[in-house]
Amino acid sequence: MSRTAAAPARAAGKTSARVAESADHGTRERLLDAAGEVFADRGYEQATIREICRRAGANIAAVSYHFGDKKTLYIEVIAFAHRCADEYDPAREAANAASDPAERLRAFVLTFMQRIGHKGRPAWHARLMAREMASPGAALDHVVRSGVRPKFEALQAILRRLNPRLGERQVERCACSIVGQCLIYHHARPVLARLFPHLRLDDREIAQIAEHITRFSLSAVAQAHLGGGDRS
Amino acid sequence: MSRTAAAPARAAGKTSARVAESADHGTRERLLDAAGEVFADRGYEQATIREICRRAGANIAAVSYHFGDKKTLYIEVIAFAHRCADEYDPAREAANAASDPAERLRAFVLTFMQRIGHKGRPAWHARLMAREMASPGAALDHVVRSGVRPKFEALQAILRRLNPRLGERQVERCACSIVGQCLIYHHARPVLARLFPHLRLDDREIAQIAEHITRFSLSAVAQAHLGGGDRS
DNA sequence: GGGCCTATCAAACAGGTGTTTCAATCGCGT
DNA sequence: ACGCGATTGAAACACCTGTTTGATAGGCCC
Repeated sequence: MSRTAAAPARAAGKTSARVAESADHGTRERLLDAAGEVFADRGYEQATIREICRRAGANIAAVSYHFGDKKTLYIEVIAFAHRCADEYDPAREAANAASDPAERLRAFVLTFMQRIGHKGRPAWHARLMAREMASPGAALDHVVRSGVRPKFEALQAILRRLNPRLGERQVERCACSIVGQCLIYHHARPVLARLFPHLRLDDREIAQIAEHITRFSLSAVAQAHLGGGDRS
Repeated sequence: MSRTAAAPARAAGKTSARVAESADHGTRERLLDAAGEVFADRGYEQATIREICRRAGANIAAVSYHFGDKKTLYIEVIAFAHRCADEYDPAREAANAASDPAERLRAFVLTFMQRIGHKGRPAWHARLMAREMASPGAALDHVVRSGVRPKFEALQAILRRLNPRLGERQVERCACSIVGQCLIYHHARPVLARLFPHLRLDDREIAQIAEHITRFSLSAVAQAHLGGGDRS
C-alpha cells in the first residue's frame, strides 16, 4: 500500500543525470525553493504541500513525484539549504582564520546575527535551521551533525584561545551563552517587538546588537573564575 | 452557522457562580490542567482536542461545552497558568527585594532556569510561556503584558543597580542577553541534547548552569564601556 | 512513425481535525 | 415524585491534510 512501485520518485533523483539542468531545473528546483520558504515560515507540521506547490506553480502530485514524501522533501530542503550556506560561508570564515580570537568572535557573532535577522528573499536558510532547532523535526540529526556542530566547535575553538584556563564544561557553557544571546532575537522576536516597540532589527541595529553581544561575551570569557561546576 | 445559540458555553462560564466549586471543579478544571500540559508539550496547532479530553477523562464535546472554542480554551489556559504562577512567585521575589543586586540577579536566573528545566508534573506554566514566546499564538499580547513585561522590568531594574552608568538601550540589550542565555536551554533542548550527550539538566546541573550564567553576566555587566550603539 | 520513459494534471482517496447535534443522564429544588 | 436545567455521551458533520491514481501530453531513440 504505502510503497507500490517507488520508481518515479527515485527515477527523478537518480537517472536524470543529464536532464537535471534542462527539464528538472524547472519544477524540482522551484519546488525546493518554495518548500524552503514555506517550511521556514510555517514550520514542518504546519506547512502544507498544497501551498508549497501553489507557490512553485506546480501540481499537488509534483511533490510525491519528485520526492516521494513530505518528509523526504523536507530533508532534501535542509540539504539544499546547507549547500547554499556552505558556498556562501568559507570565504568569510577562511579570511578570519588567522586573525586574533577576539576578532574571530566578533565575525562569528556578526555573521550569525545577520543570517538570523535578514528577512530578505533567499534567506530562509538560517530561519529554517533555527526553526528546526526549536522544534525537532525529521531532519534534526542531519541538521545538527552537518550544520550546527561544526559552527559550535568553531566557536568553542575560539573560546579556548580566548581563555585557555577555561575547563571543557565552561567552554561548552560559554558557547551556549553566546549562541543563546543571538538566538533570542530570532526565537522571541514577536515578544521583543511588543516589549521594545523601538526595535527595528535593520542592518544598522543588527550590527549594534552583534557588537553588544561580542563585548558582553568578551568581558565574561576573559574572567578566569567562571567555575561553579565540574572542570571535566 | 458558526454561532447557533452560544448559550451553553457562556452559561458554564457565567451563571455557575456557586457551582464553580462543586460540579464544575470536576471536568472544567481537569480540562484546564490537561490542556495546559498538552499545549505546552505539542504547541497550540499541534495539540488536539481529542488528546486533551482523553487526558482529562472527558468527552470530546466537553471543550465545546465548557469553553466553546479551542482558541478560547487556550486563552483561559494561559490565564490559568498565570494565576498559578502568580501565587507561587511573590514570596521568593519579595524576600530578595532588599538584598544586593548581584544576589537578586542570581536568584532571578536560578528561578528562571528552574522553571524552564523542570519537566515535573505541574510545571507546564513556564513551558507554555516559552512556547507562546517562540510561536505567537492568540494570547501573545496577554502573555507579554501581564507575564513577560513585569519580569523583564524587574531584571532591568537589577541591571541598572548593578551598573548605573549603563544607557537605557544597553540595559535592554543586557536583559536580552541574560534571558537569551537561559532560554536557549529550553528552545534548543533537542539540539543541545545531541551536541552534548552528557547534558542531563537535572536539579544539580541546572543550578550549575544558572551559576554560570550569573557569573558570566555579572562580569559582562560590570564593564562600563559596553556601548556601540546610541545611548538614548 | 511507434514504442517508451518522463513529467504534469485533475480527481479522488483515507485519515485526522475542530465542531455540532441530539438523546441520555445527573443533581437538586419544589 | 416530578420537572427542569446543567452536564455528559456517542455519533456525525464539514473541512483539510498527505498521498495515490489513471489519464494525458511531450521528448527521444530505434
